[in-house]
This record gives sequence, C-alpha cells and structure tokens, in this order.
Amino acid sequence: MAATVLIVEDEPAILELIAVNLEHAGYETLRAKSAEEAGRLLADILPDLVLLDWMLPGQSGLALARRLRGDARTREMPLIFLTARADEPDKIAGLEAGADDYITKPFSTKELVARIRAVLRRKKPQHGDAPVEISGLRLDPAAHGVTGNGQALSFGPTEFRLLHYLMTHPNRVHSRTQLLDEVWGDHVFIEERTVDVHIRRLRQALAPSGHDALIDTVRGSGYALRAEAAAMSRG
Amino acid sequence: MAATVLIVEDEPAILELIAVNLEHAGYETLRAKSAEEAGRLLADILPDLVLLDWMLPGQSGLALARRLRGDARTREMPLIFLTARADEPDKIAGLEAGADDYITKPFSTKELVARIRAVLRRKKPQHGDAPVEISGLRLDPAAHGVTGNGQALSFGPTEFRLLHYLMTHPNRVHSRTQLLDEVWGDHVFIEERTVDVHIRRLRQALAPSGHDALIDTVRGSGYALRAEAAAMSRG
DNA sequence: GCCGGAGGTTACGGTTTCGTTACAGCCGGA
DNA sequence: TCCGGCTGTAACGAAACCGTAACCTCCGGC
Repeated sequence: MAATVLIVEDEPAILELIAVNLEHAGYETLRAKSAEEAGRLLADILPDLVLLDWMLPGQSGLALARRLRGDARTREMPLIFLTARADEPDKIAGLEAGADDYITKPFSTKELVARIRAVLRRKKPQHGDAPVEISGLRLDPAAHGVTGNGQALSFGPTEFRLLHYLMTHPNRVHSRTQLLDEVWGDHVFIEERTVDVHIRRLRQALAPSGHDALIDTVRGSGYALRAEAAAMSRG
Repeated sequence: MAATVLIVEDEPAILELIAVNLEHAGYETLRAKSAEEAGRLLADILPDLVLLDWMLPGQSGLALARRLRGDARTREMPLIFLTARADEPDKIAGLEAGADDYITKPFSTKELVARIRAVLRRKKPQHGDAPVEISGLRLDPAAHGVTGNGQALSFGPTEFRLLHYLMTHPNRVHSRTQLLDEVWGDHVFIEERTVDVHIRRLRQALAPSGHDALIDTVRGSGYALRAEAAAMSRG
C-alpha cells in the first residue's frame, strides 16, 4: 500500500538524498537521472507521484511535464516540480504545464515530505496499480508481470499496457480510435491499423496459456476482452 | 451524427485545405474568413467545435475566443487555436482565454484530426447505450453482445443494428423504407428487398435460442418485433 | 384448383475488414 | 560499433459481409 514516487533528478547526491528520505518516510522510490530515462520507466510503471527536477540534461523537466499531461495514461498523475530557480515566470510555466505543486531548492526534507503527502491526499485514490485477474489470467501492474494459469507470460511495453487497459475494461467493445487514445495517448498520430498489429502481438504473447481466445474481434467496431461471467449474466 | 467544425481562417488556401481534410475525416465543416463572419454564423448555428486562427484581419482570434467564453451559449464549446506563432506567451494567453488546445503551423493534417478527435472526446461524457432485454433476449450495445436465455449469439454488424433497432422499438410495425432509414441511414439508396434478406439472416442468427419467433412478418406492411406483454393487447 | 402477389430462401460478385507477414527506423545494451 | 528488441507502416491474402437477382414457397381471393 506504500505509495511509489518517481524521482527525476540529474544530480546523484541530491537524488540519493531525496530517495533515502522518502524511503525513510515510508514511500517506495523509483529513480531517473534524465527525462528520457523517466519516460522509459513510465512506459512500464505508473508511480503514484512524480518529483521532477526543472533543469535536466537533454530534455527539460517542463517538456516531460507537458508530455505527461498530453498522454491519457499520465494526465491525472500527481506532479511536483523541484527547482533551484525561484523566478516567477518559471513558476507560472510549471503550473501551466499541470504541476500540482512547486518546491524551490534549497528545501528541508520535512517540507518535501509534507508537500508530497498533501498532494497525494488531494488526488483521487489510485487504482492504476491494483492487480487484475480474469479467467485465470492475472496481471500485476506493480510487478509488471502476467501469469496465465500460473504460467509466466512476457510482453513488450505496448502489449502490456494494451492488455492492462482491456482487462480493466472488459466486456466492452473498444474502437481502434478509442484504444489509440487510451493506450497510446491522446496526442499521438498513429494509423488505426497499427492497433491490429498490436492485438495480433498480444494474442501471440497470450497463446502459451491459451488466453488469446479472450480477445474478441468485433467486426466493424473494434476489439473486446471477454470475461466469461458476462456471457451468461442472465439466470 | 457527424460532428460539425467551424473553421475560422482568413487565408483561403489554408481554409480550403483544412476543410477538405476534415471532411475527408468525416466531419462536417462551416467556414468563416473573419471573426465577424464567425460571430454571425454562431448566432444561428452551434458547431461542435471551433478551429480558430490566431491572426485575423479586423477582430483577432483571441478577441473572438474571449467573446465566446463570455457567452453562456458558447462557453462550453470546444475551441482549438491555430497559429503560426509558436511563442510561449501567446500560448499561455490562448489557453487562458479558454482554448482546449493549441496547434502551431505548420502542422500535419494527421495531427490536426487527432487533436480535434481528442478534444471532442474529452468534452463528451460518453453516454453508453443501456442494454435492452425482451423475452429472455438480451442485447448489450457497449459489449456488442447478445444472449438468448444465457446462450451467446453472434451477429454481423448490420444484423446487430437491425436487432438493436427492433428491440428498442418493439410492438410496432416498421415498413422496409422505415427500416432502411433508421438502420442503414437516411441517404442510402438500397432495394427494399434487401431488408428481407437481412431479416432472414437475423432470424437465422436468433434461431439457436429460438428467439427468431419474436420477429413477426406483417404481410403488406413490414416487420415487427413482438414483446410478449403486448401480444395480448391487440386483437 | 388457379392465379397473382408478397415474402422466404439461396447463390453470387464485389467490397470491406481483418489477420498476418515483412520491413525499416529507433533506441539501448553489450 | 554492432546487435537485438520494440515499434509503426505497408502490402497481400483470406474471410466476412453486403446488396442484388433469381427462384421457390406460401397465402388469399376467386
């Protein structure tokens, strides 16, 4: 039940300092030294909160924030900026980008923990990391693991997110457009047929345990993951 | 059903380019070459979304945006800015004026369509159709599934729409013309006998659970789906 | 019983949609 | 730097689906 915090900070000493303090306060931590590394992490794992340094080598923290807010998966994710610059313009830009709070260095670890607590309290209860199970197929977002009737299955990042979305919205037809919005993110420009290919890859990855049969093609509409309970809902 | 987009753009070539692309993507378009013209149009028609150029002769796009947000009638209308200026200050001013998104020229038509789609989707609190049930026959539009007394039945797209329509309008005779309008769409030209064939296919798909008997042929008039409660109501 | 009309049924060409494969680009790790 | 995994796109073939025509069956009126 411990909340997971992703810390994005290029200075190793500060990164370590923050991480140790947060862990001491009872949080689990993920670490990234650049926006790019954070992006890769976020492709697989959705932390409960992101602590984001403003100045980063390569892509800036602000740019990453914008990317997070442009993606349906991460739009609601709590975000706190961490920066040495106290200038007013930066602050405005940061909040415009959808940050929930803004902490200027130097800061006390007490203040840091207090603000994280406040932001987490303000945000809705997280549901993104609860394990899902349907028809013997079990997906655990936190562990990034899937088992089919006990047998371990492996997926690429996109396949994993696609399966996760389908499993959390079963017995419902999703158009290709919908899936692109929900799984890839609102602001991507991808051919609809690409969804077909990923469905195929997902089915292939599910095949070893036979769970590929769970994914129905609804001709002319899209795809649906069928949980057996719904087919016989009437008694 | 197609969403209507009002395009406000003073450059004729660009206006045309955008309009053609949106129409190709399935949207209906309205065109205005100035903020004033757009204002007159909006007095009569409320489009589903406004695509607004920043720089316009006469009244600026920003001014029009502010006016739209000040009017109760148009306050909730989705609005996307379209501009050649990528400067940060402009962007902030645009978003403060209540724009839902902001696209800088040059842009790809793919991106344009994707963003329009995203904004429209975000604004609409998607109202999923409710399941219908008649005499043990249950149809769930969201799941695109049908069960007859617990047994799963499968249909092609047209059969499904036809059954859906009949189930939501039971105990009523529908002429073939009516069915073509309601199920196929107003503007299609299709032989009336085609309806017969689809009724036949629908009955066949319903046969496994015996629900094919629900569809009555009314000689000389059309077809009707009979809900049992009504069977005794008429003599 | 005969007849005409309406609906039932079947078969078929054409089109759309989907599954599948192949491929090139990107990125990170060795 | 090469290599191997992952991704998005294009292309091709198969299957599903559709609309139409043709033929058959049923029905009522005479």
